[in-house]
Amino acid sequence: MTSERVTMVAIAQAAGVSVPTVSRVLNGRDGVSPRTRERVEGLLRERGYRARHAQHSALIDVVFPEITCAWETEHIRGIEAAASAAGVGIVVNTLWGGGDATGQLLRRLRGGRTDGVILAAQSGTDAMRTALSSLNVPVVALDPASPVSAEIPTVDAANWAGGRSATRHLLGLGHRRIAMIAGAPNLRCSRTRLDGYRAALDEGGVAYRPDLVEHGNFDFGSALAAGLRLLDRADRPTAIFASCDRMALGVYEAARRRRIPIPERLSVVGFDDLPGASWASPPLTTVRQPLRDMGGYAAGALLSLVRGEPLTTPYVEMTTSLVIRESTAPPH
Amino acid sequence: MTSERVTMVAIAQAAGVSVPTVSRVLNGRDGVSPRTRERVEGLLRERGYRARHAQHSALIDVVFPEITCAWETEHIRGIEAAASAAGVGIVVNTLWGGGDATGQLLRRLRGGRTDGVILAAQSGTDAMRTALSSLNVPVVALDPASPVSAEIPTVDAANWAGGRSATRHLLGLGHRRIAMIAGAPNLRCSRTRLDGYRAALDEGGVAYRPDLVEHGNFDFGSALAAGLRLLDRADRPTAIFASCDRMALGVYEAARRRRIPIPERLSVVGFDDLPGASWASPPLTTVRQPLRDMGGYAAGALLSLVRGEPLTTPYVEMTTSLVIRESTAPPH
DNA sequence: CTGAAAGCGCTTACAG
DNA sequence: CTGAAAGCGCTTACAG
Repeated sequence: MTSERVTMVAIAQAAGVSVPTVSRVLNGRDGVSPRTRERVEGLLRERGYRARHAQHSALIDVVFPEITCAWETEHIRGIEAAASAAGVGIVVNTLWGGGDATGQLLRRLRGGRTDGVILAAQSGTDAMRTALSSLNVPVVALDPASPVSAEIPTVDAANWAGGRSATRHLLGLGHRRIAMIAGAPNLRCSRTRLDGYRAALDEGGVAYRPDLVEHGNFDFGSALAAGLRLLDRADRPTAIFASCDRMALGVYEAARRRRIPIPERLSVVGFDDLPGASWASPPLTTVRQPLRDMGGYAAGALLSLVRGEPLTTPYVEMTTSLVIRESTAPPH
Repeated sequence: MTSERVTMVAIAQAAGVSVPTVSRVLNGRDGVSPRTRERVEGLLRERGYRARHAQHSALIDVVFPEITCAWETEHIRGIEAAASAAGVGIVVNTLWGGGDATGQLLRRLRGGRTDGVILAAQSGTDAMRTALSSLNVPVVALDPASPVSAEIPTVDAANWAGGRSATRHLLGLGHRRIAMIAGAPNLRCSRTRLDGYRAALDEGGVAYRPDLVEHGNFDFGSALAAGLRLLDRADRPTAIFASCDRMALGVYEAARRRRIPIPERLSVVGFDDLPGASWASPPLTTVRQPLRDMGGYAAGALLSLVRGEPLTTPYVEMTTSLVIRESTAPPH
């Protein structure tokens, strides 16, 4: 490793050809005889040639606040598939990981090493967003925590419709005392799902009762605590709609602790349809967000922005759908 | 977007300075007056300057066969944290995603756009591995499916010890009819965990019974089926050790279907300690693999290889540890 | 703190 | 199919 960097001239000399010929081989252009090409390729390998300058990166950056569960994973899968099909790689960044992710990303952008950025969840700090816009870098927001400036194309899920369909399903089964464990109230998706729940209740002629609404943090522990509070009430709800699958699992555990069988004595509905939803016992009825498709769509939109194509739809809301499994049943 | 690429000369002209000055600003070097720096930075932003050549990539590639569950996610988190702390970004690749990931990766490597590669799980096809070695690219294997050539530094988990400690735990609780649902037999980790199970049985003076060993695919469905077969036996086991957490959840579902309560009538132990293990009902007793640390270690090793430092330990096995939760109890 | 000059690694016409 | 030459975008001494 103390050796000098291998350059094209070194390869050319060793192969007894000119530098342009080596360049042609490297870039897979024709106009090189098979024999020459082979010899040069051999040398390239042997000496471990690595280009000094990258010319066009064919890379996009994805930034998450942090990676906590399958939610991010599903997005990554969708983005990776779409990007990879287009021949571009993805760089994944985490804002709260300790390193100076923002600085690195900006440096990469400045250095022309990446072509665009997908900002997932609440991931764009204001500082970062202004930096991005001043750099003229194509940006797409994926499932933003709060409304994003109109200039940034946004991909979202139909949260309102999802919250409504979950609640309608429970209503249709005959439930009347339906509790909800909502997500953090500062996130847009939490509020929207809660609105969907209220709308369904209204339509069903069931009065909205604020005391049946708990707030969690989209995590297991907060939902376990909220579930316990709900199940310990005298007028215990017969169904609980949790604002994400992980919180639904918290409700499962609360029910197990209170020896309340699901779905016989308690119906539970989640939101997301992460892979774990179907691995729960009983398999979880939940509102499916097409996370992977959302990621794929965001990547596609970003890539066309990178190509300089005008964006037709600046805001896309992708359909959610109820997946009925075994955690819901008519009230006992 | 039809505009010409913005070059440094354009910026220099607009700012009324020389090209070297712009270069200094771009690279954050000193020897530029604050006023000049500011003016140049403003222009850089305004015109959306993006470098034509990247010089040093500060990027590493991680390749997985595919991304299926939290297993990959945990590795990614560990790798991302370590890489990010060192100021380098990570590119995540998926081999079975449809796109030509191998080709892209190789192109990126050739183009000098990435500095090294982490091959996770069974992800290195032979073709890829030879290509990598002929390119002289630093490579580290993470949790390889099969023994890797001695030249590639490898990070692994103590699978044997893990399988043994899971089984010893059950033995210690008084179980004698302990079944195992092993992973796919062609994977090294599957065989090693099974060996650990056998070793513990031997030490405990309990005869190994091949009929109590089922083989799954590390997925939910195969474990559900295997669990059902096991639970439908006349001499039903009192405990089942599943070779990964996802398969343990399959056993949970099998037990639910047969109305066998966990842990009262059946103890279950998993392997991995993915986040979902503690979100199961009851929370799952499992063998913890330090997935994140393994990823971090692999990234660190790769980075020092990239720096040209000699590698001290070519093979590292990281400790596994039993995490006792609520899915295990003495047999009834 | 700044720029003219030389240089680097590579690519692009062009000529043969 | 190949190379001499010009050129590109950038960086690196060096001089002031």
